[in-house]
This record gives sequence, structure tokens and C-alpha cells, in this order.
Amino acid sequence: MDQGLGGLTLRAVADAASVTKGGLLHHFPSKQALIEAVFQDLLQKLDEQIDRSMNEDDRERGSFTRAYIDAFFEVTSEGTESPWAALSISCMTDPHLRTLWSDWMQKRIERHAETDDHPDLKIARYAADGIWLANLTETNGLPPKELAALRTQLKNLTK
Amino acid sequence: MDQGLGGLTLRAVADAASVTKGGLLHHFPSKQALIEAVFQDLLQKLDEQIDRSMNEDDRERGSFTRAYIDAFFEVTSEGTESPWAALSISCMTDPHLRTLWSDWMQKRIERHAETDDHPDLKIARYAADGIWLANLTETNGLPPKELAALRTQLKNLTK
DNA sequence: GCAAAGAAACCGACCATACGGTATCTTTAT
DNA sequence: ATAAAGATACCGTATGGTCGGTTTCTTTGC
Repeated sequence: MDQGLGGLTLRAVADAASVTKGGLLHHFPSKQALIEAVFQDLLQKLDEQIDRSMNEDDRERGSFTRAYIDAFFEVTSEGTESPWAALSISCMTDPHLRTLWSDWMQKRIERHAETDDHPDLKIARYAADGIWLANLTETNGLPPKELAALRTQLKNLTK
Repeated sequence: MDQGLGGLTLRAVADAASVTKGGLLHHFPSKQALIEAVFQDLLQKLDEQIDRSMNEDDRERGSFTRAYIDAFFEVTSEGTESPWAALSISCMTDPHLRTLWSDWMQKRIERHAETDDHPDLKIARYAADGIWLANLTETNGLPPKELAALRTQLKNLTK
């Protein structure tokens, strides 16, 4: 989070996993492979959470957008500690992660074109991204009360 | 843009400036100092553009937000090539740059509290951030037509 | 039931490389 | 003459990755 992917060392990862560097590289052929594996794992979890969220939503229109917003705010509340923080930041500096994310998003958008293709919904999603970003930029994150207010405001936009 | 601040080497900067590394370090005592100097310079230019924009705005309410949006979209149109792209990305991975940006934003918000302290305006600004982010994430940037539409839509939100 | 064989997990030492930074010398302008 | 600008050479360090070997688990043959 503080030094980007360049600051992430295999030794640090290995230590955190109580393994030696050699052991770590046995499972992941390279640093890049390791990073992408973690990223893919997180993307999958995001998918699952969004699907779960959508199932609990009665309204048709904007159901994906609401799930998207909820997912982001849930993660946002964890602040800088969340693995999402580091990964999403890295997503900017690594071209390959960038396309992975971009592809994920595009597929999801196409899939929900029927219910979520509306300018207002788009704005709501972008705003969620912006809030998420601001929360990372701010040293201690945005105040929880503020976050809650923004969340309901955004979700109202989707109705 | 592709490798973050860790991937930025003094040698590369020196080469681009047609100077040797020693020559470069004569002007900037360290890599960090160089980066912060560039960042400060960009922040100042942003300030100037926003002020210029606000002067041309008749309406009081939301004038800062509109200037902010315009500034972001202007830079966004330059895509990944813009110095802003790399710098704003780096802004995430470097704690010090992060506080610089955070402080800049807070000061600006306080200064325009009279005219721009409204939930809808906040959403508009966050959405601008999100669009800017999406534009960087997308490999080739968002289509100009789409960007234009989003821009007018956002600015309508401020009125 | 069990030992031999094979594979997967893991370790530790090592290497080439490239980085940021320092110290010293040379050129250029005033 | 002097000081700023710039160049050259070099150093310590830390990184990603390789490689040969060792331990631990799993499968196989009888």
C-alpha cells in the first residue's frame, strides 16, 4: 500500500507465509504470477458477493449497480487494511492487472445491460469508485458517518 | 504509468532530460525530492486552471465543482499520455504524495464551502474522480463521445 | 500390511543485475 | 576568479530468480 508492487518483495511474502523464498517460488513461478493469482482470487470473491447481493434485491432496475455499490462500501469500511486497498492500487500500475479488471467490468456490464444501462446508474457507479478512491487517499479514511450518508444517497440514485 | 514509482529510475529521467544521473541529482537531492517537486508543480497548475475556470463561471452555486469537473475532463482527454496519469497513480502508492493531495483537496473544499457544500455536488465530484479512474484503467481510455456525454451530465448535476 | 518408488513441497545458498546515492573531477558562464 | 552545472566512476545494497539437494506426502506393487 505504501510502496506499490515494486515495494512488495518475495521475501516479505514468504516470511508472512512462514515459507522460504524458494518454497514460495515453487508454487508461483514468478512474482508476477503470484500477484495475478491473488488478484484473480479477489475478483472471484467480488463476483460471489455481488451475486449474493443481487439475489436479495427485489427490484429489477439497477440491481447490479446497487450490489456494486454495496460491495465497494463494504470493502471501503475496512480502509487501508483490506487486501483490496493494495490490490486495487496495484491494478493501476500494472498493465496486465489493468486489463484483467477492465475485462471483468466490461463482462459484468454487458451481462446486466437490461437492468443497469442507464446514465444515472453509470454515474452512481463512478461515484462509488470515486468515494472508494477518496477513502484510500485520505490518511485515515473518510468518517464512517459520512460514508453511510453517501451510501444511502448513492443507492437512492439507483431507484 | 506501467510500473509505478518503483519502476521510475533516475537514469531514465536523466536520459529523458539529456543529462547524466549526476547532473540530475545536482538539482534534486534525491529521487523523492524530484517526485515531490514535479507533483507540487502539477498541483499549482491545477490550482491555476481551476481559478481561471471559476472566473468564467457566472453562477455562484457549484462553481468550484464545475471547475473541478472541467479540469478533470480536460486532463482525462489526454489519456494515459498525460503527466497527470502517472502522477495521480503514484499519488496512491506514496504516503507523502497522498497527504499532499489530501491537504490540497481539503483546503480547496473549505475555501468553497459557501458555494459547493452540497451532497449532490459532492457526488458529482466523486463521480468525476471515478470517471477519471475508469479512463485510466481502460486500455485505450473511454470513447470521447461517452466522455462528452458524461461531462454534460455531471455538470447538469451541479445546477 | 508394508516397503519401495515417485512426486510434490520446501529449503538454503547463490548469482547477475540494477538501483539510489556519494564523492570527485571537469566544464561553462559571469 | 568563482561558483554553478554537469560528468564520471564507483559503492553498498537488495531484488528476482535459479539450482541442487532434502524432507514429507502419496501412490504403487506385492
